[in-house]
Amino acid sequence: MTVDDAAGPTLLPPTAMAGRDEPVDRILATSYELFSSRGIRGVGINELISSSGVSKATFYRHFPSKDALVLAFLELRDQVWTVELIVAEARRRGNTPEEQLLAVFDVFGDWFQRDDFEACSFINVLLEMGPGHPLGKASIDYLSRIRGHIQALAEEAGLDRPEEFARSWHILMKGSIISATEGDTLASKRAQQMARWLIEHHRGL
Amino acid sequence: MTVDDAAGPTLLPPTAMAGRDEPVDRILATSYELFSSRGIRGVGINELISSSGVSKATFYRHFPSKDALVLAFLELRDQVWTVELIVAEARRRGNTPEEQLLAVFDVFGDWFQRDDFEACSFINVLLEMGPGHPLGKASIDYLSRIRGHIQALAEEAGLDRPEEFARSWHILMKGSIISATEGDTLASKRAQQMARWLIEHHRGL
DNA sequence: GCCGGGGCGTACAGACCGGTCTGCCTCGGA
DNA sequence: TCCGAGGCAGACCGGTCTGTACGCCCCGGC
Repeated sequence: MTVDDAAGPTLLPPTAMAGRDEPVDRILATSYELFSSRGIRGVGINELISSSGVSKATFYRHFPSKDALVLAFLELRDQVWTVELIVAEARRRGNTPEEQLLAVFDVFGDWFQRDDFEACSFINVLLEMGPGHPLGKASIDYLSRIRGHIQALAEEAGLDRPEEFARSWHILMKGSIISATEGDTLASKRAQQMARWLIEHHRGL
Repeated sequence: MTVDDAAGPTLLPPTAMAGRDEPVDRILATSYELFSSRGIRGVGINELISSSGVSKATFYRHFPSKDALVLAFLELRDQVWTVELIVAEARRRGNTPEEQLLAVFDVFGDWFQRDDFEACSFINVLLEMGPGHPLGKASIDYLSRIRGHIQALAEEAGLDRPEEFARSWHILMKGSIISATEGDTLASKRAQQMARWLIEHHRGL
């Protein structure tokens, strides 16, 4: 612990830790970049520390193992991607809760077309490590947090059975992400259309 | 080449090559089992050859590299899983093309509950290697074959815009597989309900 | 002025990776 | 009877992996 506390843990997004240059911040920023685009097993510790300009001893002073860093990365990804890039942006774009729900797929549409589109790290890690591995279980937990955001919006919209709604909605989100990875950049539009039907069938009628 | 030709390549499913005991068959059967459940990078050549009771020299006489074996595995997976386990079984269960389409998710429901449920190898390999890697590109190709089966059923059912229909349908398939990997064994039911709505909107009306 | 924590660089250990190569054995056809 | 193709076993190669250890240096507090 040095100067930086009194504000809790330091899991700030890469853009937001511009002013900071502590080793732990460089490690986290680099892990976000490398793990997001190339997966866990695709990035070794040696490349990670050399990319972040940190010695190996320093790395292992802050993180007891690579898996511990991956856990921190997943937490960071939840903040940067799930919360800020997707949920907050969707809430910004829509005026009503229903519009905000549908705006998720507009955000997806923009995201799919970015050249640094790297799919969903939680799905990647889950499939890479398997649901039995601690990192897979952690990924499942973060995926359920995404469902929690959807469920909250469904409740604000007054939809029926919001938990079931969120599970179905999440199927559309994950399926469209895989399709986008295959190259179908219009997958967001297809998913959005099915999402509209899902909303209709969860309105009180 | 020995006794076994005059019937083309030997990519038979594990169950169907009961009588055969050639090294290449043992290699393929073992690779199917190990790659399906633990991914590509999770299985090394040494384990693979010792599990199939084959020497390393023999392995490399039949396959020039590990990637070549993975390509053969994907082809085998297409036969065993896509064609026989999913498409043929769905066609068996339904009487009309529409019923056969919806039966896909009944088959999924049974498959999700198996204790050896191992998700979709094509999605796994695609996310593990990335869409730019040769194995990722091959996986994309096999995924498009799955869409081809769906599109054929849609055409038999006389649905509108069968190619777009198949793309939307495939989103539901892939999304439900990921959800099942997270532990939601009812994902097939949720996807099936959305699939019903999709059919309704692709009928001539 | 000095002392120590934390940073850096790097060498190293031990395991495993894909892939090559050599030797031995067996079996089937001429 | 002999010969060679093909299978088995395993040593070995260079490289990469995670994780440990050691030495040097800088900078800040006393």
